[in-house]
Amino acid sequence: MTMSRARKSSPSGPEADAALKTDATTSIVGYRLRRAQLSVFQKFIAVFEELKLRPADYSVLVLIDDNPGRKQTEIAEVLGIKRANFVTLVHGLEQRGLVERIPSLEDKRANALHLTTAGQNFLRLAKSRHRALEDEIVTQLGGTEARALLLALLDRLI
Amino acid sequence: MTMSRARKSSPSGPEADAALKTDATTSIVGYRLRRAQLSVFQKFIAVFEELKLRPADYSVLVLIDDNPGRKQTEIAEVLGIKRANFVTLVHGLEQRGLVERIPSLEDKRANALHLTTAGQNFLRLAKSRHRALEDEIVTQLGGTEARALLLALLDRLI
DNA sequence: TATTGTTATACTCTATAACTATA
DNA sequence: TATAGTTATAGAGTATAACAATA
Repeated sequence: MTMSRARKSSPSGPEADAALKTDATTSIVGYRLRRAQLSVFQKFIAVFEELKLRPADYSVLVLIDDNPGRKQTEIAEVLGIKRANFVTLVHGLEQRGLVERIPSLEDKRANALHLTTAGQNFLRLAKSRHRALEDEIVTQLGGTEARALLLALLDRLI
Repeated sequence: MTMSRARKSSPSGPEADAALKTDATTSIVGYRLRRAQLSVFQKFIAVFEELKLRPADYSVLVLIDDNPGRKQTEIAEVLGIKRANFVTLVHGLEQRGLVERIPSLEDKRANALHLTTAGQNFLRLAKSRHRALEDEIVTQLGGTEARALLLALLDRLI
């Protein structure tokens, strides 16, 4: 099953080196998942770079919009972000005028997160870009059924 | 479509806070891919931690075993690893006695990569662990057809 | 005593530039 | 001039510990 142990360049001329055997590597589910995820993230980053929105920023804005008034800890935990790292992230969004940190009335330790009006408008724009991107992905996958199938399969891995 | 803007803790007692709306977030293909990939990688890391093998280490060993004598640059490129970062990785594997860097006879700049006998034995063990892990994943997914389907769908995203 | 937000810090992964020795 | 390996370095992303204010 192994290839010949020694390998010298072919004497038949300066042709390109033969392709590597990658069968075993590419059969690894985790490896293929990572490659696909990186590919999709790269597209996301390319589409969103003029908005200066990284994937994590976008998911935070979406989540705050759907759940206004929640604490930093709550939003961070749902997204799997450590609260210590979430501080910098939400601070950036606040400095851009997209998010407000309003001291909670019920718990003086906590900040209630809200989108500003500018943040809501910005999110509307970002969502339209995202819709277009998802449409591209659906086309790549071969239709909405394929997308639903993929999401269902991914769900089983979590 | 938005929830009520203001949010105060319910006056009906100290019950747990309501769950967050996560529909929009979880419908993002990239986000779901990332979550699934992280989940699979965490399992991989847990299974392989006693072997002190990270995912990248394992894929490098597999690739060298299938393509003995190749240059560092070739192995690194196939795996999407920068050659500068590959130096540290392969150095670690060499120090553990799993990989040999043999100066190429045809090109004095290059190192031909080979597994040592110890490396081959170690890889055999790692592969058996990996097979067991993949079997778990297949079970999670619901069968080999589901796995093939997932890999086919992931392929379309690259 | 526990939790919220915060700072500081460290570790991994990844990316680029520049060097050397060869080609 | 280009390439292979290397070093140094910088930037993300992520992880933990510890602190002040509050619960």
